[in-house]
Amino acid sequence: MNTFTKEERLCSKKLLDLLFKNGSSFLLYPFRISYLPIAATHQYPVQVVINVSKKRYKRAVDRNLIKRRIREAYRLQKELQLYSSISVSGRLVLLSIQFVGKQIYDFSFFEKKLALVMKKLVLNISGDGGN
RNA sequence: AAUGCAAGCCGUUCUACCGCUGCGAUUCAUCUCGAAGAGGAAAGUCCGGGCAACAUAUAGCAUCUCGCUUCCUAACGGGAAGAGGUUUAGGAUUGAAAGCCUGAAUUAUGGAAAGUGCCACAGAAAGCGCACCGCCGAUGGCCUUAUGGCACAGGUAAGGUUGAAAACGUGAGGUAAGAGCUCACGAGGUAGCCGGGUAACCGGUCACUUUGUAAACCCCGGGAGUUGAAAGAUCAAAUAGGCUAACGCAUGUAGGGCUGCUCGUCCGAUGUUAGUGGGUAGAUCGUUAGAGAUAAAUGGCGACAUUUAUACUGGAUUAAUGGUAGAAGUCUUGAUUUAUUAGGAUACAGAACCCGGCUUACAGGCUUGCAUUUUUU
RNA sequence: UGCCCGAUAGUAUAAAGGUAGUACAACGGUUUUUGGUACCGUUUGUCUAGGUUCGAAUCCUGGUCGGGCAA
Repeated sequence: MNTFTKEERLCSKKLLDLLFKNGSSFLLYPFRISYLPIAATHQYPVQVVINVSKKRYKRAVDRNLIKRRIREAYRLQKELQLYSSISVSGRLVLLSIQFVGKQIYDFSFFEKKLALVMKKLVLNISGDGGN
């Protein structure tokens, strides 16, 4: 149900290069989203990578905290907001969530913002598919 | 009892729901179940070691680094116990100081008597005394009958000014005036001898001697081969190309080498099939049971060592160890019914091959020692 | 993760261990009807904490911040 296993994460170096080279992106504060639909069959419709800059947050504790909160928010919402809408067989969406905020927010803020992100993402991808 | 300083130790707990990581059980597989999952600094990367690959004359030079002694340690630039220096408090002594005795803090502390350099400004002078003021002018010179005069040659570091530092200090003798020039007492330094100590060093004696600076170059002694798990080992898809064999093409073709040219001779592409080595993506190992931890006994002033007993899965790799809600604990502020209530705070910080140190950060609490203040006996 | 450099006024950059300069900027004044130009003057600094030294921007040690290299 609300799982978050290794298969749902984006680990391959080649796919990451592809994503950041060719993917389209938009900014929705406090996140910067990059995504790229590719033709591949996979267990899940989306593979995601969560990213917090080391430049902005020097201490590892802060980075871990932000990453954990984003991951938890993503885990709880993805099934309803994302998977049901964009699941097409033979397509895999690569997704990168970069945190660009200035301060460390609490969990409820992340939850709200990530819901907005997902709505917009679904809109963008389905629009591309229509064209 | 309070406050401050130093050292050492600890550094939140429980419940519910939803997850993550590897492990075990079950299963064809999923599901499910079980138990486990971040520190004293995991940090900085400042030292040392293990481990691995490469290199090599197990060398020398260069470069870097360490530097009182003895010990501990796998090793160290770490630690323990001492020695000396510096600063400081008290005590006794004295006309006063220095030195003496006791305590505390601190200390990167080999060599300045191997050589080179440096010491701004000030000052006469900053090191084989180039004499500014001052003192003398015995000796030599000039004047004079002579006493004496001149201050010319020269002698002189006792006194003055400067400075962070001024030629070892005080007293006496000595002298023209002076001078460790000589003597007495005292302060260092170097070498020898005697005694104590494992040693650094301390005490005594005798001879010679007296500026500082080596976190200036340097000299002396010790140490360092280079690179780091992105080291390294194993397995290995697709694609491209390498090699081998067979077939095919071919009168051994196209083309090329030998030659000035021809003949001659040598090599020989392009296709198909099979095999084969290297090797990329990726995967596995390296990778967590150890110079280990806890407890007791013994040895040692101590760091530490030895023996015995006990228990022992954190292991990720775009990187797990969490999220939400509730309750408790601790500290603190305000209110009052003095034990309730309302609010606030709950640190520093996140393993990335592994160990031993060092350094830095840290809410709050505990223990020990020292200092100060107040109260009581 | 491992390794290597650097830090000087607001900015750029000098300074053999001996008074921290120079240029631009800022501020005040003079000149001008006003502004600019020109001239004169002033302010502002050695990243931080210790040590060595008579004396430290410089030498040594710890920390902070910034930058670079290894895929």
